[in-house]
Amino acid sequence: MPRVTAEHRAARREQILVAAMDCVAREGFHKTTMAHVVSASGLSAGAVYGYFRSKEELISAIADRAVGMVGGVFARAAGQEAVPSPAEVVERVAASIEAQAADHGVDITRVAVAAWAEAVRDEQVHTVVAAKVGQLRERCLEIIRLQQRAGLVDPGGDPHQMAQAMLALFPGFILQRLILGDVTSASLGAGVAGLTYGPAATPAADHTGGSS
Amino acid sequence: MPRVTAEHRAARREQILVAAMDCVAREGFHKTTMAHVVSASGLSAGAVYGYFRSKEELISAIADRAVGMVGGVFARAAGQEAVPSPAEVVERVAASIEAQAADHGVDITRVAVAAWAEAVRDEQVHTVVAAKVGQLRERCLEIIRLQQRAGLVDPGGDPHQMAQAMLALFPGFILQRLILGDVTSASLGAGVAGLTYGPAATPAADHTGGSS
DNA sequence: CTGTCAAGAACGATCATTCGTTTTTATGCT
DNA sequence: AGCATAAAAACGAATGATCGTTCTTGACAG
Repeated sequence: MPRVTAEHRAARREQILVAAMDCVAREGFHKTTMAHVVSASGLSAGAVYGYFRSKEELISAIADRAVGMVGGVFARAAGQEAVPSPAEVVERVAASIEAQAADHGVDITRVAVAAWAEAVRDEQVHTVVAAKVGQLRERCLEIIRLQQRAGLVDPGGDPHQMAQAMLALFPGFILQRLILGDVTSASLGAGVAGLTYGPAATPAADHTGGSS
Repeated sequence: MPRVTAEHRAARREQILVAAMDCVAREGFHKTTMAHVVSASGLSAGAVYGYFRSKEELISAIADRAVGMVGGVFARAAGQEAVPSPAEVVERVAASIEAQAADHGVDITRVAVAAWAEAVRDEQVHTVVAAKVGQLRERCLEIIRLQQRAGLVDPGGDPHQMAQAMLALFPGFILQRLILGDVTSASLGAGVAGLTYGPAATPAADHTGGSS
């Protein structure tokens, strides 16, 4: 029995996964060859296939990780005690997405876009991504319910529909950011604030005191 | 000089393009092989390469067409005399996207998702898609300015930022529709209406009267 | 006839995957 | 403690299949 059993094995798997995500962020899923992944990971073809049975399995793992990271961002940015306005929630989540895109060596949002496209096409990836997106919208739903109780959004509206609308903003944020490059969390937050213009949103906005 | 010169030539090109879009909607850009396109178009490999110099050029043409169709939808749904509320605009555009997805044999939204992913990766497609998305946001901007004048959105807010926010909704709509499948133009419109809750938006929101 | 268009078999390149070999290391034995 | 051993892990060249593209051949209009 060489080396360790669980710890180093997980580390190697992570090493391959990170290298593969870097490739995918640059070239997408299908233009990324296993040779690229092998080269980027610093291992060999045989080693990579020791941790992932196929390229498909590797792609699923990447998609899961990428969408999951964006989801984690969501849970973190929203889990506050004071109930923020919709515009504030959107700005915080968008800011966390910006941070995620910059912090790591790889731009996670590029991988996420590739994962969306793959989810439309491949059943395996679809299952993985659908589950993560469903969890994301659950988070939205919780926030919306709090905001309804606080009178920040229409208390008579269907919270599920509002969660759909809130969640819908982020793919568009990511895409405009990647394709046009002139959108920031601040501009998106301000835009949402402008669209949700009305007295109901103002009292809460006063408390938290959003800057800029 | 056999056959016709311009008309039939354009028709052949269109025939190939439609066949290719059908393939892309089902399999994405990279899993679609030229052999598939050849088979679906009913022509031969040599003929296809007589109209498109390479697969890359075909992909660019498809991306241009797909994003352009969604953009046309936008211009049509928004070009009304009476100024609609943000929620109404969103619902109308989303409804037109739904119609586009169902009317043709091919689901154009699937092709659009593939085009986004390709725009992130390929410079040629990026240029094409960026131009179309820029035009789309110009349309948003015009609508926002009208809404500002009508007091439907914050008159003091930056219209560019609001246009960013409004446009951001549609990729998320398309993705939730394709991946989770439980979002409709009506639910999205109602959700936006609920989030933009306030006296300024209410008179218009009454009209739409979302069920549930 | 002649020049254009379509056909489709053939080609070279590329990619995912495998498998025989080599290296590494935990463990048993002295 | 030090060495031998077995098994797991890594290696990387070979493989079989697939894909984009080309090029020769045949058909048809002017």
